[in-house]
Amino acid sequence: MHWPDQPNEFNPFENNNSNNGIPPFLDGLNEPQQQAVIQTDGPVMIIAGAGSGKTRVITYRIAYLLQKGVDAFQILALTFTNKAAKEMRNRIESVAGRQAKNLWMGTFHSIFARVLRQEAERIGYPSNFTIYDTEDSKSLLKTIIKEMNLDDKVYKTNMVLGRISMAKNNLLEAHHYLQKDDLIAQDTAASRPKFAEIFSEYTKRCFKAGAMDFDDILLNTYKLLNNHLDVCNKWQHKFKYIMVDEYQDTNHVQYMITKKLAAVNQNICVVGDDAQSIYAFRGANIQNILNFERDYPEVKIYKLEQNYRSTKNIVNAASSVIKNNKKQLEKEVWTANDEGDKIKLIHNSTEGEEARKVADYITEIKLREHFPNKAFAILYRTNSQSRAFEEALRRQGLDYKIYGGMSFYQRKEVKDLLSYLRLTVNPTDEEALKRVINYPGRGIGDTTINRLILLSSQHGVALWDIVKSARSFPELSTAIPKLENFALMMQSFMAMLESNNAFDVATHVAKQSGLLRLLYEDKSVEGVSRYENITELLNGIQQFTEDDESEKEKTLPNFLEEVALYTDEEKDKDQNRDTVSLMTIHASKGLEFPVVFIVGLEENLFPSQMALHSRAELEEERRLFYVAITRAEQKLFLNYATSRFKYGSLIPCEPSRFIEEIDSKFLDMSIVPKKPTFDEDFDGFGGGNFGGGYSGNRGGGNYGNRQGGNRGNNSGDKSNAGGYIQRNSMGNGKKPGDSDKPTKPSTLLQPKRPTSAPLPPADPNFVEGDLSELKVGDRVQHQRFGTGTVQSLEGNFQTGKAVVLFDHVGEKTLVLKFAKMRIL
DNA sequence: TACTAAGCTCTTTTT
DNA sequence: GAGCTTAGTA
Repeated sequence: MHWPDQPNEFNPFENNNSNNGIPPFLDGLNEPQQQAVIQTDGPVMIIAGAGSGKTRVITYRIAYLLQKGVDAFQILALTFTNKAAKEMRNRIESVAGRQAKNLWMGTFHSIFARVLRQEAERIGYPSNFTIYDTEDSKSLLKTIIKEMNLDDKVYKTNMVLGRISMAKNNLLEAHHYLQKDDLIAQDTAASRPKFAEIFSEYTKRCFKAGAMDFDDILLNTYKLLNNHLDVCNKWQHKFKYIMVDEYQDTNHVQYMITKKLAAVNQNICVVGDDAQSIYAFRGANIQNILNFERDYPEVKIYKLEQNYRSTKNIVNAASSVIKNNKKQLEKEVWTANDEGDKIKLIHNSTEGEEARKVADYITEIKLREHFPNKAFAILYRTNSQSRAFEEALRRQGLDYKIYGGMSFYQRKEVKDLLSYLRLTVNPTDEEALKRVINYPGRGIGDTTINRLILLSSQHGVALWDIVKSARSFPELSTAIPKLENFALMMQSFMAMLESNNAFDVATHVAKQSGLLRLLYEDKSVEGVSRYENITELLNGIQQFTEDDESEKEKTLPNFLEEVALYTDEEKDKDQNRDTVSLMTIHASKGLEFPVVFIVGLEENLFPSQMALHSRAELEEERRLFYVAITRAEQKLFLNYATSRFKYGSLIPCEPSRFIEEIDSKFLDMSIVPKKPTFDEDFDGFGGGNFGGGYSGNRGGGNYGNRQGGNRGNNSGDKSNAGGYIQRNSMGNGKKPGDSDKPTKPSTLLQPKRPTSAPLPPADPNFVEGDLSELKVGDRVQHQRFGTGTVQSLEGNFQTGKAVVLFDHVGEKTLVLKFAKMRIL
């Protein structure tokens, strides 16, 4: 048990005497690790099993290079996530000290965005180019699809963006795509013949807006290196040593970029594990790791197979799952650690019970073993699963922290201010302009905006160019003075950029745009929190401005770049809190916890329903599961609920096939399934006739669709308005082990989506009462939900909320101002 | 043009 | 549940 003590890092500079080629500071490493560290020249591939000290090896390798006298700024270390980059930087700093600051270390996106800023002009971009996040990209696509008069049911933004992304990750640009008859034919066959045109228009619009999306950062880097020999040469010589972490997760562009950069010095070291490749959905190509040998015939390969992290039981159980995958590199992960406890398998009836059970175990283990909260992690497949656990932890008084999910920078109000700032830095940024031009309201409505967009495409200039010379376009009529005012304001912001730091500009913009005042005046609960978020953003900018550590200039453009690419960067003011960690399995990569709960192990949820279509996708899910299992240092709990409540309907689930794939000798089945209890968890409202439903669906909608089956018509289906639930037999009776082929989700059996609305019908004769005197404990009647008791109140009638426990419908939070209720 | 309520759709994972 | 659209009203 290693908690909370941390392994001591050795200082390589304390003792430089080496014996038999291995410097003493590497004494703490095992032999393959040492070999991998000192083999600094030429191509190297390190196959590192889960928990085999991979980060340690990279850290020491870089420290070793520095010790040998290589300049920090000649070393390029690429990671996949910001979390990994940050972790590595910290560890290298603790070994190598201040020099580490000069390393080129970060995610592919952040490093190459930095390169592109320097070289932007070469590819026709301004150096202050904007980085579009997914939301911006989708919004732009939506606009384009609308403009082209295409059916947005056929051309779904998600699908289109996904395909564009896939194309770009494979170096297929829009103009190539337009010329590929076979691809167009394919699209036509799939009844989306206009895809290539959308792609092309999207590319043009981004370029015109001086904007790159995430994929463009990589694509443009590749184009830059490929088309400009001198530039390529410069960077090739600059980076004498290149290291790529999580190589199995690189996609084709990333592969091509690293190959290009390493072409001169050939000092490239990639570290990865095919068994942990979990990003295929975004184009990761496991072939990259499998092909490394072919690309570099003289490659030296080191295998790290000893797991230091987990117990024998955990390592072996994980291997028993992953061995079901067909495609893998030969490798035997083993550990010298103790046998350890068996993996506890816990069956629950419902989501709520599952969450409570986890919270109970945490409390119990804390008491027994004196673990802090931060020894525990709860891992799930999708972010939306966190809710039940939050609630259960809160009830037990366990402090927790959710990683991922909606980031601070994606919140509406934060994005609003950021959009002003983006527009200030890059006025051609179309998405930013559309977002802020009428917020706060300036009387520039949809009609005007549509005219602006039309004009901008007619004249082939940016939206902003039309706005700033609104006067020359009489068709803008009454909007002209409003547009001029807006343009003037923006120009005054732009004028500040030259001589002011990020914080000063941002504060000025927040005030002068009227954004701050608008939020300040909104005294509702949400309004206050929005105001606080803006203040917090400004604080963040101030911190950035005052941060002496970073070498970067404290300008607004630099701040915006950080925000665009470091979205998961924690706002670390409460870093020292002792919290239970909640996160997706993807986010947990590279972390370890003494006690891990893997929850929601239900068929169609994990493995995800969407992963069941092909063998490859199922294999990826299996790798994900493998990653999750080996996350645990000592204890592991697998949790599943076989039915979930969503919107009043009971969704029967089956335990995940992965549970079946674990060799049962590693499992502790002693925690017997409890009898189902359906009464306590119900927090939705009824409205469905649950008996009917569609059989064969097997809970196809774990994500909580309103699949209450054939619900009653809207005019008062009183018989089951309370939503009392009977177990029904929606399942198809198939057991996970029944077939060795992926069970296809039974889409064929699925009737068309019910088009029903979820709300129980409102009583047309209902008369609203005065709620100004509402107190906790009052009995109330609601026009939809029937009678209930007030559990808690916050705020006043204008701004407040009430939590009411309805007799038949369960607990609901209601905004008082809009609550159609009367006190009984 | 602005605002609200009701209705409908979507929901894997990340940069 | 959230986000978005639509319809209706001010």
